[in-house]
Amino acid sequence: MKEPAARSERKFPCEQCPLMRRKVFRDFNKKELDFVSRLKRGELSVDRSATVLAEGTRNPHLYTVLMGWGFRYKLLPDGRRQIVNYVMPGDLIGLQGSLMGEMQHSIETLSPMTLCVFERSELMSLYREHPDLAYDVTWLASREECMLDENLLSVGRRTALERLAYLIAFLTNRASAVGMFNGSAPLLPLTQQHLADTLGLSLVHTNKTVRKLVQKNLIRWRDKGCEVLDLDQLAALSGWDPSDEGIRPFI
Amino acid sequence: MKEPAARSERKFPCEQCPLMRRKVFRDFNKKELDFVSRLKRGELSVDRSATVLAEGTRNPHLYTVLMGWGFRYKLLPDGRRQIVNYVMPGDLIGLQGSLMGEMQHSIETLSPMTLCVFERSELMSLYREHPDLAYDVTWLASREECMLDENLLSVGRRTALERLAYLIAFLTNRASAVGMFNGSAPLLPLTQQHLADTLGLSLVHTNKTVRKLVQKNLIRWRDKGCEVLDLDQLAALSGWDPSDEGIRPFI
DNA sequence: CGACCTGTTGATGGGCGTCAATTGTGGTGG
DNA sequence: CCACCACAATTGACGCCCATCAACAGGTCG
Repeated sequence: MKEPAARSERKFPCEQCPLMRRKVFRDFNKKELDFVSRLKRGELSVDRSATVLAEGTRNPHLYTVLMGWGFRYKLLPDGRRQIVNYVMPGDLIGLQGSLMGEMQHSIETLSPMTLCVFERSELMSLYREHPDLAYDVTWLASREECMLDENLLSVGRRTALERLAYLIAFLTNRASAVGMFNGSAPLLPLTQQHLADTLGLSLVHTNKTVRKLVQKNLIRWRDKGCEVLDLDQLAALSGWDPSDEGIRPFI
Repeated sequence: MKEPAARSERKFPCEQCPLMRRKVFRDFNKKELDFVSRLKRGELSVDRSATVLAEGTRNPHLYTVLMGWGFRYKLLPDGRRQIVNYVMPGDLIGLQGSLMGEMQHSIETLSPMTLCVFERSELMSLYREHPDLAYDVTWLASREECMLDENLLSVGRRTALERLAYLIAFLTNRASAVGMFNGSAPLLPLTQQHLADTLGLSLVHTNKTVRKLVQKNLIRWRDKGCEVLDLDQLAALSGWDPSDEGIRPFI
């Protein structure tokens, strides 16, 4: 695990926030934009395989992901790992730690990532001065809860093949909603170990399940990643309806 | 599934809210109390085994549980059920539906339950007029997320015996924090089918795992319920640290 | 070049699912 | 009052899904 390497220059002033160019994200009005801009402390750029937040620590910051992939996980005392969700551009991370003290999970990157940094202590002023934005923060927390429900349903009640199909469909759906492929073929930057730790399966069995989806021509396995060939059939195979969420907020 | 039977009389004006008597919940000041009191639409009393909220529906209300047990679950198209969490006094339910439209899960009671009813449409005025309370709503959502992370870790990475031990310890811990046993022996009002659907196991295997905990003298199985004999050993067996949460908000 | 990571495949065994039958209990209607 | 049924718990038999162990191939990097 590499240390996050912070850089101080601000490549993305809020007025040119890369997220604002995406249609999925709602617009800010001038006043909100000014406020958020003042809230912003800086940017953080980290490498691939870096730990952004660590379980058991206290971090004075909140982040919004601007670019890159990552995942959120927990460990058992003996080292068994469970990935609970993935993070992508527009996701707010570190909120749990801000509200409840110590972090209860860790976050690691799957690609280089840049994040927008906010001061944890300023969160209350956001609630005081911008109820609309506060509402949005709650909305984001609620959406995360919704995804966790889905993942739990999957791990608890789907077969290995269904689980894998669901996971790939879920990630592809989320990622393309925020324009991570824009046009090119969907490619998820994961190892099979990541899949295994998300699905609650062993690495070996995950591999054998991956092979089955490859043989069905639903995916192709590339250098360190999974190329998605048929999103609809993956969703159908898992019995999942990828309901489109429409416009959504971000901070 | 029985229909919820609504009653209109208000047995618990906010000033005498049964939750306020509990030490775990924080105090309101007068202004907040007045505001919440105006927000309150009434009370809902439902029987055991009633469906309070149903997946796929839209409900104009938000609820805070005042008394009773329940659980939150999702279904696969073919009927497989996954219980994602349990609800107890002080829990805010229906928030997801309020923020995101349709309910993505259902809630059913395990005992008679009384709930405090709020109008969904008033939520925004709470955010505008009482930032502190808005912050608390987010806090509650965040806590739910934290519990889901734990449950996902459990289902994904623990063995059947560890999973069951964790679940029982987790529920006992939560329930005694809100004073559901006050003094008497901890008794969880669940069937083994509920356990199975929470743990991601079959009913038969759940039964055999329950027997193992009974033989270890950690629990005793009663008429439709599980009596907890040794909470500490259950937690230790599952490798879980039941960190005490301290004072917490409610609405 | 050797160490390491990632993917792959085969062999073996155990944990857990499925099927099936039995018991006990409470509720319901004849 | 009792036959009947539904539900919850329990237990045994059987087999499959998936974990574990092991070995190997290819690629990357120091």
